[in-house]
Amino acid sequence: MAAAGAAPARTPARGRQRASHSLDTVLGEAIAILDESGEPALTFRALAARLGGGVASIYWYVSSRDELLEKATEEVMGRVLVETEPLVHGPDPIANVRAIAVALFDEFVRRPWFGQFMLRNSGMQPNSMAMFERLGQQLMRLDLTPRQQFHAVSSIVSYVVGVAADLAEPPPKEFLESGLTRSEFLEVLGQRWRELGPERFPFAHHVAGEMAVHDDLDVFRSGLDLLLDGLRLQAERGAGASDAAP
Amino acid sequence: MAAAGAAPARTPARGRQRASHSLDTVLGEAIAILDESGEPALTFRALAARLGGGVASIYWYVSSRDELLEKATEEVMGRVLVETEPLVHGPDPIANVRAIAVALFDEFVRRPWFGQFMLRNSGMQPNSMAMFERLGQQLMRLDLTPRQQFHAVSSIVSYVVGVAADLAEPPPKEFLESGLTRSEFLEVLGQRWRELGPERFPFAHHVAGEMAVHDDLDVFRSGLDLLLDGLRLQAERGAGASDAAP
DNA sequence: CCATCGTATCGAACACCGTTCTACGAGGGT
DNA sequence: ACCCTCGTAGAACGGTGTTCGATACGATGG
Repeated sequence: MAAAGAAPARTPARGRQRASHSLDTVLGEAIAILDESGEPALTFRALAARLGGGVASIYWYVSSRDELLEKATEEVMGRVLVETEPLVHGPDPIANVRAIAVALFDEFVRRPWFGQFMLRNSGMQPNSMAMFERLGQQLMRLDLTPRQQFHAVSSIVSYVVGVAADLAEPPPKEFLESGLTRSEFLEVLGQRWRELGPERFPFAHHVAGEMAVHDDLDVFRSGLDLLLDGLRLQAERGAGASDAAP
Repeated sequence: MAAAGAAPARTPARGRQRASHSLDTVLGEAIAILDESGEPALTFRALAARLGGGVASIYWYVSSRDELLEKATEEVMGRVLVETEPLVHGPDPIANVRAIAVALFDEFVRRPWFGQFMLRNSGMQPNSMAMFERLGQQLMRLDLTPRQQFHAVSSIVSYVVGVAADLAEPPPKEFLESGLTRSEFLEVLGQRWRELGPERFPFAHHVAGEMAVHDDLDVFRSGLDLLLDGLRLQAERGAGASDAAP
């Protein structure tokens, strides 16, 4: 997928001809629109205009908008798989999982639509499956039951995709209208939390400063580490220990 | 919110009159549609038909579809807050967090649209804020820095909402068309994983059986426990320990 | 009892979306 | 030269959220 053959792209220059596409150009332009303007901007009409053709032509390559997004995510996930391949060879499997998860998250941050759609997907396309497999292979090296491994991989993937999808949401319009920078706006929000008062909102009051200066990537990594610390603990206890709460 | 005053509901019976609404009835019927038929089914036309009135009337109470969903989620979150209030008084703060998270997740399972929209939200409505506060107050009882507390609550919320949003997606149409029961379909999927072969897909092969019999609630709880185990570990190390990776 | 005025309801229209139908060009094989 | 398949494309359909202007209701004040 990520390494497909070259495509004819466009008709050469021979007089006035009709537009000529290929699955690769369609996917490429679709991804370009998604990257530039986000998921809602990917309409068949916008894509057709970009391809210099008619709307209905797209349906020759793709049978619905969902399938278009599906193929686009598969394509991107394929690239991530290639990029993260070197990360599986470290000695500590949990460190490897961490590295892969962070890399995946990075891509989600770079392409918000990607994380958004991974969530919508049942996640059973080949490349998503391969990512699941890759994480799972690391966990196979730990002393865990199959059930524990299955649960752990599922949880990690859910966490990564969940946080990414959360971050993918467009910022509140109050921010867009304010014209403030990100950190200025966070400072305003922090101040608002501080003013909530320590009686009824002791926690918000207490962490207002953290809220005001927080970095999304730090928050993500910190939660991921909690998850992986718990996992390490579970592995140290060994596969015999109970999987359920007391 | 959750306990608002009674509404006039509908005009009595005096001849042929025009419909009469109120914010409460609008929200109530909207939630009813969402519960019965899911988020895409909530259209202004469907809602208007249900209210026995015209489409444009709804705009008197709500200025957009997003605001309608926002108010609906606030309403439901208000109810969850009331229901989970008793859970904050246990001796172990982490156990309390667990109980609250599970209750919240239950509501997300009961109302898929609720989790879906919580994700879309910046989560800064009063009742969402109150839920954040409630979880945070528990964590304030642990020996953690404000930053660790802030990160932990954010991660837990992200995890809960993320898994819920994942589960909220409609099942693949292959399942709907198959006419199989859930467990029968899972068995088919498990078999498919098993057949992937242990050479190229050792992990999928290895956990195929777990996949075939897994329960979504178990998977959720198991990941939540990993997260909370990591958190407990962090608290035991004390607030002095480093928050970042070495 | 009537005129007034703000509140609330509603029908019709607009712009846009995904999708489908149908017709029509271009190129290669025979 | 023909045909036949592969792609392209215009126009339309049914649906959506949203807006506009007209209109009715119900309380208020004379």
